Amino acid sequence: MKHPQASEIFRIFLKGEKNRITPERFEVMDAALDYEGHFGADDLYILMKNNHSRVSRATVYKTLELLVQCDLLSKRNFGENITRYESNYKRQSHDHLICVDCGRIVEFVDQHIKKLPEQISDRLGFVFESYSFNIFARCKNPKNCKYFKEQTF
Amino acid sequence: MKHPQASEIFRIFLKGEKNRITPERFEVMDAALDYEGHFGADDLYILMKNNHSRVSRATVYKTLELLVQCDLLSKRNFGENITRYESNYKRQSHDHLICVDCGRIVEFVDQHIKKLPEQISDRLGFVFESYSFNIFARCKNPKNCKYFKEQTF
DNA sequence: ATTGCTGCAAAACGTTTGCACCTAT
DNA sequence: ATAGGTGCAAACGTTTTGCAGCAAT
Repeated sequence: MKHPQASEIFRIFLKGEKNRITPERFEVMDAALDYEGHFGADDLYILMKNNHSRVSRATVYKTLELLVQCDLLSKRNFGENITRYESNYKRQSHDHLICVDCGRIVEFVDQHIKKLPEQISDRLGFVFESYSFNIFARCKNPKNCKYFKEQTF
Repeated sequence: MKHPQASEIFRIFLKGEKNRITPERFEVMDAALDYEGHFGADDLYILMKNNHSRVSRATVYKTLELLVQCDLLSKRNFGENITRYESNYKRQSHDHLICVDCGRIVEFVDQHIKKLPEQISDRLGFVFESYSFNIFARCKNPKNCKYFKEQTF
């Protein structure tokens, strides 16, 4: 068991929802929490396959949704019609800037944004759930585009 | 020609990019600008087909991208892995709140958001291009969910 | 004459589903 | 015992592509 604390969170969530506790689900959880950066469900499936896991694609897809429900992962979409996931575990919330030239994703935290979604939801007569804020931009220094690594500021 | 001003914008864009001026492209443009609210490429294709247009699916998909490039349309993604489009023509920029219960999309304008993307891009060493800001929330009064119509505030 | 665009059908892509078997409860 | 999960392959919905013929330049 690679992530004992997260396992406990997942276990409690599963019991609460009358979902069963299976080894496959914890295998997916471990792989997802170990993944550096943002990943598609299929990326994770391929990675696990390469590591000789026998968990099926269907189980990977379904388990990732469960991990989002219990907030161990967040679900992202950077405008490419692919669902991406990212570990939430022991990380602060943040938003993303995507370079339209090279696809690099830069994570950032901005205090001004944090309160807005809740205020706006309330103003419009809604109860806030979640939000997504993505900026699309170009590197000022285009040669940075070559060294394409995720960063947080 | 239903949209003479927009046609002119599109025509100038096409010439500048060495794209050809074809009747099919203007047919797609007219249908897209007439569409109320947000639509997927296939929605527009089906609508045009029902109106006895002979424009092909491939042409609809490709032309919508051209209309985004010349800023007559915006491209949206509300987290469902479907690209949606929306007319920009004679409209002010705005963001979206999506009801997670009924799927209703509410458009809103918030002054605090407007300047942030540019400031943040600059701070991180990027040149701002575009942004997307979506709020996911639930109707406070759930019966509103039945009367499901797009609105702007 | 040349290059780019069109329609069509097929392929691609990420994701979901149906089903028979299996396993946690 | 039973409800629910699993793996597999097939189906799905959206989008892209290859290609032969056509049309704008």
